[in-house]
Amino acid sequence: MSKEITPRQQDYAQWYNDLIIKSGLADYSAVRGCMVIKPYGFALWERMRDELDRMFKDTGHQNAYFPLFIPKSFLSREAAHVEGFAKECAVVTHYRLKNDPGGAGVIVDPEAKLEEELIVRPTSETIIWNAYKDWIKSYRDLPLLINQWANVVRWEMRTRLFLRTSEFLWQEGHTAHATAPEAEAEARQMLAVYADFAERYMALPVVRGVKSPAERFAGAVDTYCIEALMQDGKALQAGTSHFLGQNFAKAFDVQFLTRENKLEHVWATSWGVSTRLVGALVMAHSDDEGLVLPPLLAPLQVVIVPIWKGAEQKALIDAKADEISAELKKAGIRVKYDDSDNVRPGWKFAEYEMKGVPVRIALGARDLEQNVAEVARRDTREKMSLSLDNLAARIKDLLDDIQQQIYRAASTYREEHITPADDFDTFRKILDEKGGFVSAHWDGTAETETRIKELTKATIRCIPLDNPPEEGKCILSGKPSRERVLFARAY
RNA sequence: CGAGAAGUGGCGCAGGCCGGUAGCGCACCUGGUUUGGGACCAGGGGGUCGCAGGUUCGAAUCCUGUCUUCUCGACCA
Repeated sequence: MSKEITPRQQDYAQWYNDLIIKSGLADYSAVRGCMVIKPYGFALWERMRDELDRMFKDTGHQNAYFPLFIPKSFLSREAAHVEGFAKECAVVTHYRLKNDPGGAGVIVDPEAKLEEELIVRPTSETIIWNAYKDWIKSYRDLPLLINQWANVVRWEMRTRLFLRTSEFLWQEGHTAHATAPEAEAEARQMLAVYADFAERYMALPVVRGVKSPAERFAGAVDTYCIEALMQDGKALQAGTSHFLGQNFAKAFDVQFLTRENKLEHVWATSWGVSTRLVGALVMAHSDDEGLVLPPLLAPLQVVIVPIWKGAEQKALIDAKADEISAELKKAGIRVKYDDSDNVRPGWKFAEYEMKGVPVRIALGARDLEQNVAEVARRDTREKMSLSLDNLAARIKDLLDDIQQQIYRAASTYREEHITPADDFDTFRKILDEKGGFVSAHWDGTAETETRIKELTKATIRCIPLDNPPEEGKCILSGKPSRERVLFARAY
């Protein structure tokens, strides 16, 4: 299942791009840097969204919605936050258009200039904290556990479908707590939710870790992350959860009265995952035949393809296919019977493989005679002949097995691509020739981190949470270090 | 914004040096034969060659300008 890892980055990028378009997930749009998520891609995102939303609710969160526009002044309230986001925002300066008297079509009405510009949210901390100020008065109002599903805009210079687009869909959780430990625990809990989702649903093994100061979110005290490895050996940040300390509470003056009647600033977290997860899913499992989707997230889990000659055969096959469909649906399986006659079976086989449908059932006259069906699994491309008796149960087991098999394959690949390095030459060599994570000692300074990035393009992806202490020397500076950190080239 | 490349039916491209009736593959339409791994035959429709100037009897082709897109860097979930 795993693709050769050697393709030069450029080829891999091309392969990825073609796959997204050919499989019908998304396409470029007329607006530079933005994409159109097509129905199939959106169905996949919806599957992810539904599962995540359920997990958020299971951990006590509620959904809400805040405005798309943020007054410019809000962004300047938190110093580090401005630093991090100010440069890449879309700005609304006017609120009206008019017909050009000179006949040049529609123009911006110069009369309609806004007194204060509005920023299209690149993230919602500021507008949300401005609201929280009014919502939080007492320790009884805490914790406040809110999530928002929304779109955000970041004016990226260079974009890639799903991985980095100017507009993207995501969820952002924003919580307020009475104490630092409680907020810290929330940030870690949500990281655990993300990791669980990635591994159980996406079949994507991730490293749970904390970011180095240089990679930290603008305005956070600590940024936790899950890091995944793609098949070309590059790392991808799949989700982040931030402990924000009291930074935003102070910037927006959000205080509450404690049980002891003392006024204190609240402690905050924020956490998010985006449509980038769709890109992660594609890059982690796909092969040269197309997408490979984990059954738990595949919009379509089983497709039934009839093979017939003549109307009499077709009628018999239809009847049997309907019966099987009903049985599978009853077992909670998402199934489609594709008896369209404008393309031939071979075309359908290839098409559904491209789309990553986990299981295909081919049903022909020959099969009916023997009371069997040809069942093919997408991940290994194995075909088997299964009895029509009790087929639903067999398919259910098969889907479970595929889910596990995809995870195992990705896991094996990931384990093989965490490589220790104890000197800089080896470090560089691993990055160039093998790719993946390199586990190495680092002196803890931002200067060394920057220098390594300049020399190798590799960044510190994270300091793993379960990192064992180990005395060593920094790979670049030779200064003492107490633990290894994970480096990689990243998306 | 720096460095490269490309703009020709819906999509992918050829033609360009050497100016002379705009072509190929896929897709589409019609008819027929097909259907167990991306079918075949026959017929058909569709393009002022990115835009603007220039050279010429004549420009997709040569010249000048201009616009757009893509790839690579700086930015980033």
